[in-house]
Order: sequence, then C-alpha cells, then structure tokens
Amino acid sequence: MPSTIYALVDCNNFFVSCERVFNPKLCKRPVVVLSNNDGCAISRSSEAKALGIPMGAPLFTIKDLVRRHNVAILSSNFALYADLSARVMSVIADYVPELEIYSIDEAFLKLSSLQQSYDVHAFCANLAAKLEQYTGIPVSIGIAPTRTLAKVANHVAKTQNQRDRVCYLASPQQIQSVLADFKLGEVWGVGRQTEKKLQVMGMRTAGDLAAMTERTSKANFNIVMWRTVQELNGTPTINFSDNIVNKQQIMVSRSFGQRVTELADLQQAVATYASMACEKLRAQNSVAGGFYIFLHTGLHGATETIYKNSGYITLASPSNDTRVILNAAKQALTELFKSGYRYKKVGIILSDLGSAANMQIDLFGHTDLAHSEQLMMLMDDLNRKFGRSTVQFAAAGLTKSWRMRNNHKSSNYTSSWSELPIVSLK
DNA sequence: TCTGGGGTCCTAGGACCC
DNA sequence: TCTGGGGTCCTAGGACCC
Repeated sequence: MPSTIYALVDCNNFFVSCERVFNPKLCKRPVVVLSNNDGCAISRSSEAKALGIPMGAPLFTIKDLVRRHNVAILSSNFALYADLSARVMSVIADYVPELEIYSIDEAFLKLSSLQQSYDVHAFCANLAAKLEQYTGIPVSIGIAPTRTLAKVANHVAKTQNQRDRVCYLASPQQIQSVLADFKLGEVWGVGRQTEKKLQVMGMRTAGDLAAMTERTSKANFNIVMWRTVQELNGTPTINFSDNIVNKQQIMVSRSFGQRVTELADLQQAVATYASMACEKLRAQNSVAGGFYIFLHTGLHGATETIYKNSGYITLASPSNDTRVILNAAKQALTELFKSGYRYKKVGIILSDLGSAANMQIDLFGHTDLAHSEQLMMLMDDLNRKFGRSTVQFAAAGLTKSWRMRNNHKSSNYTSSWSELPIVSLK
C-alpha cells in the first residue's frame, strides 16, 4: 500500500452545473456557458460536448449547431460560481481536514492518514454523494499516490463512466495499464508545445513519458518536467500546502463590448479595473510597489492595424490607495495611447506586492497613512455590504459605454438581495 | 462582425559587481 | 597579438493551468 494518497475532487462541467442548480429546465438539454464578453464556450454540458462543441470555441463558429439543436447559451456569472464553489469547498472541509483548493472547481485532498480507518474508495464515493446532495453539484474523484496521478485517475473517473464517479489507482499494475493508454497531452503539465516535442522524441503515451530517464528529461526540458515524470512513477514531488498564500500579482482586464477609440473612454475603463485591482489588493492586506498597464487593438483580424503597448510604473512608495494608483495609471495610459486605433482591451497588473503591515514609508512622509487606510476601508465595506460600485471614484465613469457584452446572464441567485430565486406554489 | 480572464513558475539574457 | 571569470539581480517572455 502506498504511503501517500491524494484525491482530486473535480466538479463536473462546473459552470453549467451551477446554472442547472437554479434552473432545472437546463437539465438534459445541451448547455454552453460563454466566456466574458460572450466570446467563446468555456463550460459545456455532456450533451453539448456530444454535439461536438469544442472547449474554447468562439460563439460565432458554433451558431449553426446552437440553432439546430436548441442549445441553451448563457453568459458567465462568476458571482454565482464563486459562491457555489465556496459551498462545495466547505462541505469537503467538513469531511477531510487536509484540503488544498486548487481552482474554482477543484480541490486536492490528502487522505494518507485516513487509510488506516477507512476504505478510501468508499469514503470518496460517499463524499461525492454528499456533495451532490448538499450543493447540487456533481463531482468526480480520482485517487492515487501523487497529485499528477490523481489527475489521471480523475480523468478516468470522468470519461469511463465509473458507476460512482470515483477512480482509485491503487496498485502499480493498475497505474501502469492506465498510463499505457493515456494521451500525452492529457497529462497535467504537458501542454501543446511540450506534447509536440515529446512526440518528436518518439513518445506516444503517458507510459512512455513515465519511462523517460532523469538524464533525458533534464537534458531536454526544465525541472518541472522531471517532477512530472517522478509523479507519474508514484513519487510525490509537489509539496502539499494547505495554507492560502497571497497572490504575487493581481490583474484586472476585460475586452470591450465594442471597439473603443477615445482616450477618455480608455481612461474610464482603466480607472474601473484599477479600482477593482486595488480592492483585491487590500483584501489580502498587501501593497503594490508598481504596476503594469497594457492596451491593444484586436489581434486577430487582418482588416485593421494592430497596435499593442505596455509600460511598468514604479510607485514612489508601495501603496494600496486607489487614488495613488488611479493618478499614476491615468498618466501612464496617456503616454501609451495613440489615436487612430480601435482598441479592444486594456488592463492593469499590480506587481511587486508586499505586506501592508511592514511597508516602507515614503522618505518624505507624503503618504497620509491613517487617513488613506480609513477611507479605503470605508469604501470596501460599503461595496461589500451593498454591492459592487455602491461608491466609486468619478474617474471610473457612470455610463461605461465600453462595458462588455453579456446578453445571456442568469441572476445572482445567491449574492444579491434583489435577485433571490422565487419559488411559486400553485 | 464576432476569438476570455487571471494566475504561476521557469529560463535566458542583460546589467552590474568584484 | 593577446583582452577573465564568476556571481547576483532583474525583467521579459514562454509555457502551462483552470
């Protein structure tokens, strides 16, 4: 019996499943959730997958399929997904103490200490059933000696229609036989570029990759690849961290609903995104030493001239005061902006983050720390209690004509008082 | 016409130092 | 004519993930 056991809980078609919780009419129907701006398909129900709608397909390329098969189309509703994600994670935490939230719809569990007292497979099958009962979200669970193998197991649980949606790869023989049939590109950490390179080297399956020697691995790839190889062979190389670490950079950017040509509109958008980024920054109690700001036109079409530019701004002293960032961002954008282009997107990335608790103070004492902190806290409180943009800076604008498209969004059933679901009894 | 957003980690290469 | 070598730090960009 292996000494370490990891499980990966992965919500099935998560965004679609969230929508179905509050709109049962969507069950048994092909459903697609679109990315921001109603751009491409980012979550598909099994029925939609069966129709051949690929992950990431731009909406305009699947218009035909959508019409012919009456596919339900939804804009993404991240407030809803984040809330249901938190519910799922809290149920898991009730059952398993060692939990690492990996993404909005995935969590790694460390089950090593449970294996003496429990049948691990049955334990996970029960967890999956409870999760669906309590949250309405179906999940699949893969169990194996390493996280990379737990990913593989999860894939098997999902695709091979296991009865209880749990797959436990317990023995080396089982692992070997699954890997011999597992596509290279499906391995966690192997993307398109790496897959191509591995194929050129003569490999076809995850089994071939697992057989790669340390020498070959290090000669042709970086250290990450060697870790993956070891993980495929049952040796954990990725540390389990159950404490939430602060982000090292915070980015906010969106594509526009329509092309933007005026500097004033870009300024509004940047101010809006910068405000959002600063709010996140304060939520993790950090300050930023500087930030990137970038803008570009559409990058796909051959019909227009492409322009892209970016710049890094170092702040005089690290800050999380929206006013400081706003002023610096406005000036930076003015320098990057060139008239005559049709802009598609701008964004801001707060970088060089440090703790607000032990920040360096401006040599000349210009920062009015106490005042700034109180003002920002008050803004954050109001916006948290009464909804986003209850109070905002004038620079962020009121009309926001550049706002992104989301023509098919469901209600914020769980996060807005005015949008609670209504049950009618007849 | 229409192609997401938000992250992490690693590496190469330049600047700089002694 | 010959023109060091080793180290650190930083940044941009690539690859990957969901």
